[in-house]
Amino acid sequence: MSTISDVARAAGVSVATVSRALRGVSTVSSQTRERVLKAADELHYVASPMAASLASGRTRVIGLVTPFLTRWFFATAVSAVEKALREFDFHVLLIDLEADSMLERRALTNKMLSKRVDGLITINVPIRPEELTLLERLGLPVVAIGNPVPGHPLVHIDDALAVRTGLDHLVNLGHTRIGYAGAVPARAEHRLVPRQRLTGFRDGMTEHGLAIQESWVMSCDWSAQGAARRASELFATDNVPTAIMCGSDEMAIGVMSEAISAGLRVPEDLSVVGVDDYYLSDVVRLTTVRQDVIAQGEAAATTLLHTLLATSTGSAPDLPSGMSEDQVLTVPTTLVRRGTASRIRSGTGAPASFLGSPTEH
Amino acid sequence: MSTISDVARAAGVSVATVSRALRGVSTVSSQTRERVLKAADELHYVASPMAASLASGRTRVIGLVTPFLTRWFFATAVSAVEKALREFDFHVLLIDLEADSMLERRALTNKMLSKRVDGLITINVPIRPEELTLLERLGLPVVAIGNPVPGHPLVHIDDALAVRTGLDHLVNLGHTRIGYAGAVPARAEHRLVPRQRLTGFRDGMTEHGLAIQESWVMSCDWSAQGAARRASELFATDNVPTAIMCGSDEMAIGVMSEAISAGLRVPEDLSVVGVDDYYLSDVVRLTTVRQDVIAQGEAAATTLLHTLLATSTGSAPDLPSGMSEDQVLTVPTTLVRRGTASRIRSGTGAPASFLGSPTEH
DNA sequence: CTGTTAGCGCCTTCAG
DNA sequence: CTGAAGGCGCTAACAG
Repeated sequence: MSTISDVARAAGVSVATVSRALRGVSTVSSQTRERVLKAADELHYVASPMAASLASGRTRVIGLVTPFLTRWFFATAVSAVEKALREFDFHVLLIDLEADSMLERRALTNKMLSKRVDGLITINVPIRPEELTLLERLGLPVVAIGNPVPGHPLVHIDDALAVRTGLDHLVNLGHTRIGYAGAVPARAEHRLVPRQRLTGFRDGMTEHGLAIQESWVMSCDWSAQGAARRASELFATDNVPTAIMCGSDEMAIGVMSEAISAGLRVPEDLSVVGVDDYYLSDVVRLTTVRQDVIAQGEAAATTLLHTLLATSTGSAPDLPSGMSEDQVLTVPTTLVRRGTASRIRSGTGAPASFLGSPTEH
Repeated sequence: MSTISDVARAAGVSVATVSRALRGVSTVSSQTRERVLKAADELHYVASPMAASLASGRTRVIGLVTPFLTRWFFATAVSAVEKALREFDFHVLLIDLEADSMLERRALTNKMLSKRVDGLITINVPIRPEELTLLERLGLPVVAIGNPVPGHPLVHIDDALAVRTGLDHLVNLGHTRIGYAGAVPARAEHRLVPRQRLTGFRDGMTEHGLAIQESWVMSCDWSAQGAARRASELFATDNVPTAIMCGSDEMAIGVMSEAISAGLRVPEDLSVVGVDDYYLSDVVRLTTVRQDVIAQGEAAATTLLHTLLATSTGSAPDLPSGMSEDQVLTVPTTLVRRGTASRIRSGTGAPASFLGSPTEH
């Protein structure tokens, strides 16, 4: 492990010059820079991030806070953030809150943040009051994805609109008996995303002049398994909707599975629409309202880097286009029509299918 | 941000004593320890990891190398490793190689490892010769999951056996016309897992005295989409197997989807078995050979911590039970019967279903 | 059991 | 444009 003074000696300059040359700051004559670069390369020299942090007071590490890592949305967002940060030589410290169900999770602590990260990105985590106090005391820049963190920039989609878009599609197709999967237990209502998506459904139904059957509004833990369980109960009754709008694609897949098990054909007997464009949704031909998770991760990273690097010399990225004065960026969503929603009509000869017909009618 | 000397002053002791008390090393009288702890607490003191690293030469950071983060297997493994390391106050530095297809990926570089991590865990990454040289020069302890890294401990499953287990099940059910999804293009054959799973299929078929139809051995990129595409081509021919063994559950889901689209009933017309026990597999009632990804992640973390902490005073974890002298731990796999495989028989009145019947026959 | 004293490797003034 | 020197906050001998 060579150190900066090894390089200085090899290049015949001082350590200060090596430091400057390698970081490209201040002015260094191009000849000496060349010599330094060459020496560093030959010695396989890499500056110690720890020593650099200690001396500079900046760690170039961002804490990435997520309730789970194993679900598609979160893994995709983490991946996008990590990639965006890397381009600016920042690194990710994973902070997995290990939410089980939607209620329990570990808390953010002083110990995991203090002197460790320059900033924080949260992915759909409802921050608790005491955690907010902590962030304030630490003076950490924070950017939230999805669930907002009061007083900090937010990157999200319009969740109510997303569901509304899917619902409108079903209504246009002629459906009036429409259910919803994705309400949450009352105790989980601090989670904004499920709540807003449900709001989109309720408001939309009302505006379309359609009655909401409360027995068709299924609440669960937002997993495919949970939705499947509730759908299974619904299909066992003699009062079944002709369409189900789902708060997420994973839940939609759970609903479809149980529909088929119950002998219903999708989409002939039951139309299903989700939200997300989950990575298996095209394979199962699920009609959905797409959200761009990667764009959200990148925007959050860029926003944070912008504030972090604003004071420093040189290249701070611009704020992502669309980030408003009030610190909110709403990424658009779009309807993606595949096979699982269709116009209501009487029996056809089409084979029952989990997937829905390849094209919609 | 209080420092160690703030605490020392507040507690009326030296910084060395604070350091000792807080780390629980050496001997400190319980009364002074109490005073130190109290002072530290009141000052919200947390030791700077950077300063500690610089002084001790250890970072307590493990590089976690993965080809993707967005796929279930990898996200699950990362999560398990992170959790296991955290218990010993170690942290994860994410190194996402961003493999696209199975061929291209970023390389491991000196810069991302040097002076930054105490060790490395790789998740299914075939290491290149020059990378191996780098690891050697750095003297980094490495533990591999899945795809081995020559000369380092390995935690994996018996991939050939896993497929063999699924295949045996199909054969027991009476199938003889069996296809396979999950071969890979020749250029991707440095990936050991796909290769060994295919080997399990070929050897198993041979030992059962069954003929392998090469047109039924489908190679793809190991995604659900890729498998779906190949299956779709197969189902368009007039020579279709009665069962398809799949190298992964995600591929199995792709295969099932296309089967249904092609008008085949699962499992009545086509039995499907996968490997993994993917998190949606129970929802779609996929019969599969389960592997315990979390156990593998934990075992890899424990193995690495064991060697890392072996010299230091105090609590190094034991090697995971089953880790052999030759540094290989093979985690067992088990058949999980759900609905998508069934005994061959002539037409029943059962409804066509993506999911397969709830119970097998 | 506790205090003193060197660094760890780098960044950052401040001079020149 | 370059060099010298003082920390950054902590750990790790070494004394006592």
